Amino acid sequence: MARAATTADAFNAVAEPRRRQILDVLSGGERPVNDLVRLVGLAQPLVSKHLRVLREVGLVGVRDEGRQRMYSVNGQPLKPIHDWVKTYERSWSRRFDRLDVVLEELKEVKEDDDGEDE
Amino acid sequence: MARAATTADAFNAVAEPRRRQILDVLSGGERPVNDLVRLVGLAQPLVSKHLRVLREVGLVGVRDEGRQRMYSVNGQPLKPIHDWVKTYERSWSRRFDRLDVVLEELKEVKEDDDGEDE
DNA sequence: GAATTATATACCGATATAGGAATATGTCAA
DNA sequence: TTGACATATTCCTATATCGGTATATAATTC
Repeated sequence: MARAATTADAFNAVAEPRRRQILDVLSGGERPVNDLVRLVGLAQPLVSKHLRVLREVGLVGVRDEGRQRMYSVNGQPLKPIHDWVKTYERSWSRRFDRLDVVLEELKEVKEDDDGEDE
Repeated sequence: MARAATTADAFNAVAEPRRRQILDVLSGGERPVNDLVRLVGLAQPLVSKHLRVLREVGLVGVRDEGRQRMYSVNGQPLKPIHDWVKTYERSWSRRFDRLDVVLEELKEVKEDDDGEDE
């Protein structure tokens, strides 16, 4: 065995800076590939390949529009990352200094997020 | 050029499942290497190598204690990941359905996190 | 000092990339 | 149909791993 496949999950897909850059551009709205090529400053085949990886983990969607393919973001697969990282928030956030605030947050999360998804 | 170096940043360091596992164990408190070997079920040299990567991005710290080396977690380098992922929270959180809640959150963040770090 | 324990490093093999160049596929227009 | 444009795929090379085995370093005990 060797290195784990990058296309395996969102963690790996997003570890590549160019792919984060692509997502950042797309977060401003749907874009055809050529826009990304121009905005990210990467060769067209490379952009297509990165988009393939992002598609495979569900981070982007495509829609055919004439001879263009419109790509859009879907952040849902990022939720596991968010959830995992959040458990370490204590390490950097001053918010966790006071217990009462922590409890306040927990209550709030329960109210707003209950039955969120999955 | 080939694949980006894993040791480059927290994004890559954390893309490896075994390393997340190690961090998760350490989040329960300081541990010597052998504990990790046992708990993660990985060969000792592999654990040491993963720890090296984690050390290089600042995600763990070490403390010498006799002939053991006590490792501990430092989540600070995860903050950039948290911040980046958070901008996509809209995609999965029902919390963003109502504008008033969004504004409430923004206000709250400003109060609690102001002048956090860096 | 020798044996033991704890950890780190070096070397190896297999593999999965990232980027580049060339080419294939697909759509529209004249 | 031919040509132009948009995008995807294939083939290639270099490299950075991950896991494994063997070994080196370091501290403790006898």
